[in-house]
Amino acid sequence: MRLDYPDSKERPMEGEGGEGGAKELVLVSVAYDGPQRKAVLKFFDPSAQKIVLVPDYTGHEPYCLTDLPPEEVLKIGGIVNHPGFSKVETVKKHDPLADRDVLMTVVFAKDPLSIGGRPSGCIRDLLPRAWEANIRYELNYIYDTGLQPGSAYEVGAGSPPSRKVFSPPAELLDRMREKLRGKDAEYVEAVKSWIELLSQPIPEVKMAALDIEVLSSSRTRIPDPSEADEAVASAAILGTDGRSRFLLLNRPGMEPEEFFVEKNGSKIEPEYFEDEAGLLGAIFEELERYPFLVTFNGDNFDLVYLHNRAKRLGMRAEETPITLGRDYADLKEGIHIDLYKFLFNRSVQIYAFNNAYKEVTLDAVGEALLGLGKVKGVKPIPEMSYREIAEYCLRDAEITLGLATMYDKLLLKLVIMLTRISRMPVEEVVRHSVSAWIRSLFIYDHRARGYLVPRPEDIQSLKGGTVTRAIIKGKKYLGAIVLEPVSGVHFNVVVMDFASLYPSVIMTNNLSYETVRCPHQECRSNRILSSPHWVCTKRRGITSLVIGSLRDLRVNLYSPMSKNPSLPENERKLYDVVQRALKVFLNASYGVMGAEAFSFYCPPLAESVTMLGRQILSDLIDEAKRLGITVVYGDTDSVFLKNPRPEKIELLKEWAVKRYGIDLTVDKNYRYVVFSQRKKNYVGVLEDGSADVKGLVGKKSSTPNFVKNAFFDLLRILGEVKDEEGFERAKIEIKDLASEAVRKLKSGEYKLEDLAFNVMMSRSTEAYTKTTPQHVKVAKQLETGGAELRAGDIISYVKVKGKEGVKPVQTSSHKDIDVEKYMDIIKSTFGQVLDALGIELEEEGKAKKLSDFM
DNA sequence: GCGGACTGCTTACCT
DNA sequence: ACAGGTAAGCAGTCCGCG
Repeated sequence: MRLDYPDSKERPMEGEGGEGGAKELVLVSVAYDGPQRKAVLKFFDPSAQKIVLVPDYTGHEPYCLTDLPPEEVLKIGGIVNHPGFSKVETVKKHDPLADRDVLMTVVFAKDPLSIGGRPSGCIRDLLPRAWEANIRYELNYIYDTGLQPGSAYEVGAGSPPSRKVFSPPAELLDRMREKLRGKDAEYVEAVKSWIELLSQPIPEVKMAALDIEVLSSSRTRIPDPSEADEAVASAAILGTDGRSRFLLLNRPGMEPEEFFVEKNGSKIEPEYFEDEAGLLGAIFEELERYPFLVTFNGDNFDLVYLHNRAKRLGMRAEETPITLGRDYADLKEGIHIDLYKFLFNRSVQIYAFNNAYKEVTLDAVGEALLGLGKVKGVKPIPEMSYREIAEYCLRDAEITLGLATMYDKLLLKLVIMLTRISRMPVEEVVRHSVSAWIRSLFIYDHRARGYLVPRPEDIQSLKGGTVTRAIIKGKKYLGAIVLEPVSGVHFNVVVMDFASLYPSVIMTNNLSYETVRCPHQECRSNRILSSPHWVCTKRRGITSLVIGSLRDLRVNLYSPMSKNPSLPENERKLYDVVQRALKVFLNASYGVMGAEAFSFYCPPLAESVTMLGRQILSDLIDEAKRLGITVVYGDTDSVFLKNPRPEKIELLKEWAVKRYGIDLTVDKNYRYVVFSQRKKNYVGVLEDGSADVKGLVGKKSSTPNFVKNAFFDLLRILGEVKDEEGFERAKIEIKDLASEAVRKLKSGEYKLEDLAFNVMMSRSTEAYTKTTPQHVKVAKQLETGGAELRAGDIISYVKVKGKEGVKPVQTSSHKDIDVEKYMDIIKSTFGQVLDALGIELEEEGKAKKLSDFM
């Protein structure tokens, strides 16, 4: 559906026309309509479960800025004669780097590609200096119009969309009112508008999951979607509305079978198509029923294949509902979410899903998050019966739909929340990672204040480099402090940590690219600790303000509210999604400042953050010692306190707020902690007997399963220990555990898969030029055998006797196994815990070599 | 020709 | 295309060794 409005000049005032069916819709995206040369707003209509397209009604044009006066711009022949050139205007902006107002020239164009994006002859390349010329047009449009993606709008036939203003729940406002007392007006306004935006309800969304199969004879090779030279065999489309379809190509020489597969709450029967064009047409028609479509790798496979296959069969591009980008595929009307891209995103993986999955394949993610993997042990599609294809294809769609709907549609809600915070369209959020989200949020804020967005090269040349030296070779500056742990067993250990230390440091020290080493002479004496860097005393830093308000919202509002038992469950769940989304931004906010690719990259800022972090942690340690508390370990923002008196903990909390204005909280209470001499390695047993394991080889994903299982048994034994005496019993049990593992190893009782190391190959085999690690050696063996391997694949191999030393698990047998090597693994894995417990495995004289146990 | 000391590469982890 | 710090194992190199 498409709604058109009269041009901006004659458009009715808000609230005037528009009666006669104004509806409450949610803005989900902004796209660019090439032929119309216009931005198009994509709204979602929850009551009709449809996408409504609204072309631009403001007359907005693409542009970039330059410091050349208009008359000078008009002297550049390449620009005035450029077919896409429109006009020039002047605009006043505030230059944050120089802290002064500047007059800029706006160069308008008829289409975004004329500004930039073509290989040559773009307006931005013809100007000696251009600003804001590398921002995608759709985003520019959002920033200039102040649209809020993810928000509700009143959309009617007569008047342009107007944002619906919500009143947030009273508890939220009450809670924040206290926290905001004494803050400046600018800050209060910022926080209030965030609450208004983030607390809006999320509409119910109808979605479909799509998976297709292709008649490709190779089991190891994925068909090339840009060629699309083999027929589409089937498509499974499962909807959240319970509608389920399985569409199948009937091939010559194969009789249609009658059967059904139970999935998605119904018995799904195959629908046979005699010709492939008919099949594709039916798939497209089905997709158009849904406002949202989820796929797993649809950006690079399913949708691209369907689109190109349709073209190959004689359909025109306009006849498919799909438009292709360079490495993505959009739906013309609906919203496509490629779960592979989103789940591959490191921030999503770590902070939103707590590292629950390691490998991003449909099988691995499905197993990890849903307990449902792909159908195993399959033949190539052409050799399968129709029923087998159905089982296989429908399972993939089932997993995809499951991922999109699990935990009460957490994934989609998270996408919408990230959309709201980043100010990006839903599709852009899914395709980009956290640095693009933060960039978008920052640029939105610059536009709203009339700030010129600085050029990255200007930030760098003005702010210069770093003054500290990193410990790790090749890094740019010094990072955090990690204390040497006091090895041994410590009972009653309290772990305290600072709430969001780095974002808090950024907030409380007014750190921002324009305030660190600001241009004012009089600020130069305001040094950051004993460094040569200084920070501005005259202006509020823009990133400090943005990150600070997000931090306050998470720490003071959404985290506590998500755990508030007096609230209804659905409200708590919404707040939990908000606090997770905020966490993603906060956790990356410091890191991006030190990332060269980030548009606001500022090394002195990143360095100042860790510098202040180090100072704060070492002051905390000093203060704890002054209070007579023994600190047994600490890392970056945490301290492990041995048996502290409760009143001392309170004193530390008070100290942190008074001295640094940063909240220090109790994170964990361990019944006991076991430290070896290694940093970032320990086992902590909580009051309930469950164990936290950090860093140890026994929990690494690459460690063979038989070692991991034995290690978990070890942890279970440790969990039983209540006091010092308990350890004596535990030590004996652990020794027995180790000898039993060795016995089973020697007698060949472990399955080969349990002996396998599982190591991720982070690039393709030929990209390893300096050394050939063991997993790459194995990968090359597999490739010789015909396998196609890609970066990101997990290689499973066993250690064998002989020159090569390693072999793929699939082609090995027990007699090849190098038992001695595996003994070493057991020894070192257990050794990490045992040496801290005073069980010496290799002490001379006492003759307690591990082999002596067996 | 081989082994030990060393450095560098690679992966997986912690905050 | 968020950061730096740490552990572990192996690959590769150098050097001594009559």
